[in-house]
Parts: sequence; structure tokens; C-alpha cells
Amino acid sequence: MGRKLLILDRAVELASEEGLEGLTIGRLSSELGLSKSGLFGHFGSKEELQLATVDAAARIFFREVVEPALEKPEGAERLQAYCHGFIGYLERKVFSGGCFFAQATAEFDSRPGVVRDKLQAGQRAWIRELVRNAELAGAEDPEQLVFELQSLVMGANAADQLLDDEHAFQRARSAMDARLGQLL
Amino acid sequence: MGRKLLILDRAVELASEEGLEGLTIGRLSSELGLSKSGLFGHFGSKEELQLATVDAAARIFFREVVEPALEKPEGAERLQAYCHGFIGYLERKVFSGGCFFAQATAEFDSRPGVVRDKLQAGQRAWIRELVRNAELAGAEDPEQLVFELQSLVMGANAADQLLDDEHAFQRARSAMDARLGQLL
DNA sequence: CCTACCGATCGGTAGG
DNA sequence: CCTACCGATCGGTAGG
Repeated sequence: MGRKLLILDRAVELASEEGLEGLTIGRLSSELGLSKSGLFGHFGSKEELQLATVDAAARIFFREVVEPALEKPEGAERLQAYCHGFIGYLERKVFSGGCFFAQATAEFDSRPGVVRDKLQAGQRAWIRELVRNAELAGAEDPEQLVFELQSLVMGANAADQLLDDEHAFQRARSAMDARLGQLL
Repeated sequence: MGRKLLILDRAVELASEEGLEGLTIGRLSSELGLSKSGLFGHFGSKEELQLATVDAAARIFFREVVEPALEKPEGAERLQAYCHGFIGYLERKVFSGGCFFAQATAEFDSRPGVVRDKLQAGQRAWIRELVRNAELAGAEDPEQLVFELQSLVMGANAADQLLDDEHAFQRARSAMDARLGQLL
């Protein structure tokens, strides 16, 4: 089982750079020093490999962003911790190719199937958790607030990855705090 | 020359769905009813096809978003027209696979080369034009304002494409207007 | 613009 | 986990 986790670590890394479709069984296996069919046997199909890779990325996101924020009380403080934690995770370059989920959702958002379904379900759960905390914080329009906060995360990732804009993270943080200010 | 434009129209459409790498010469040629080598001859390499496709998408973006906004006076009004025009272009589903540039930049932002360079240059020119108008509008921090506006565009595209959130466009517009309000 | 072809790589299978 | 293989498709070339 540890072997599979090692494979998935490399798979997540590769997919953040090349996409979930560019994550090929041949390339992944040769980077790990095992045969194509040896790797293939762990998953059974490319789609299963993609699904397992999304799960592995979600576990990393949980460890890096969600868990640390659970120390804060629910409501405005936790909402802020989620948002700042997300920016910190981008800034630390947890994945070499930028945010795994930004890459994966752009790739699969117009490609129906179980991979898209899983990405959509994960994203919805994340948004719901943000909205729940925005509600507890007494936000006037929780969905609107969360839409804006999530947009700033995506804007920071794009500005960092494509434009090499080193101010992107600070810009996102100050815009977030401006939006959260009255709730804290 | 008209033949090439017809090819590129289909190429932009395909790339917005499948990505610039998923845009294969074989598939594009068969959809257009000509031979692989016949299509290949127009471009000389896959990379040249990708570059020409980015240019074609930029021309569509110019026609759909930039040109209509040029009727507004420079400054706050034009800035708002750019932003609302961008949202309208997403809402009209000008490309079947969502915003061509969102797809292409997520795909190439960690892939060095001339395609990335072209996407980066185009994005930078767009941001500069927004900042220029934000300055003319007397914005306090033009770069910060434009970062936030551009983030909202990307947030709306993602929420529409992955989450099927029908309120995304209206949310983006009201957040934009809140930011632009004092300048108008 | 075409047919015919190249080596490489794809996802996947047979058999061990 | 392996070797050896399958048909399909990739980007690209030769030659017309």
C-alpha cells in the first residue's frame, strides 16, 4: 500500500505540470523505474489512475490547507485561515506545476465523465465549507463573499504561474482581508 | 488565405475543449475533411499550429470584447466596458469549451516555450490596457484594482464551467461594479 | 492539396 | 511485479 502512495505522489506532481491527460502510464512508470504493465496493474485503467491521483491531491490539500485552519474557531477566523492557507500553499509551491486543481479543472471542465464529476464534487464541498463559515461569521451575502474570495485565489495562482507576478499573493491577501475586515 | 482562417476557426473551437495539446493534427484534419499532410502543410509544425491558433483566438477576443468597449471614453467607463464585455463573452459561450485563454494558460503556464511566451505577452498587454484605464479613472491602486477585476473574470469562468453555477456571471458583475463604483 | 510511409508512444492485454 | 505484444494514433517526411 505504501508503494501505491509513492506512485501517487509522483503522479500528482506530474499531473500538476502536464495535466491529468498528459500523465501517461508509460512516462510515470519509467520515472518510477518500473514497467508499464507493473504500474498499470495497480489501477486497471488510465481513468482509475486519474481518479486516484485526484484523491491523492485532495489529501495533500487537506493536510496543507484545511487541517491547519481547523485550529481556528468556526466563522470569520476559520474562513480567513482557509483563504490565507490556500494562498500560502500556492506560495510554498506545494505542487511544482502550480495548483493541481486549477490545472485539472481547466482541463476537465468541458470533458464529461467520472473525473470531472469527482473534481466538481470536491470543489462543491470546498465551497460549501467556505459558505458555512461565512454564514456563521454573519456575512451579508455568504455565497457572494465566497465567490469573491475563491476568485482571488484563482487570480493569484494565474498571475503567479503565467505572469510571474510576485505581488500576486500579497494582492490576493489584502483584497481578502478587505472583504473579511468587517466580519473579524 | 480564407482556407486557413476556416481551419483556425475550428482549431480554436477544438482547443477550447481539448486544450492546445489535445488539438492534434490528425483529429483537426479529419474534422475538416482533408488529409493530415494537407493540413500540416499550412503550418509546418504542431507548434506553429498552436501559435496560429492562439493568434486566431486573440482576434476573436478583440472583436468580441475589446472593440465594442472602444466606443466608451477612456478611463472608468471603458474599464467597466472591458470587464462587463469579458463576462458577456463568457456568458454567450463564444467558445464551446469555455474561455480559450483560461484553458490555454492553465495548460501552458508551467510549460516553457514559444506558446507560453505568446500567451504571457498577450495577457500582459491586456492587463496593461486595463491598468492604463484604471489610472485614467483615478484609481487609488490601479494594479490592485485590475488584479481584483481580472480575478473575478476567472472566478466566473471556473464557476460556470466546472460548477454549472448560473449565478456566477451576475456575482462577478456586481462585485466588479462595487469595485468600480466610486470611479464612475 | 494527396497517398504512403516513418519511428515513437499511447492505453491496454496475454501469459507468466 | 515482469516481457512481449496488440491496434491506434501521434508528429512529421518523401515524393508527387
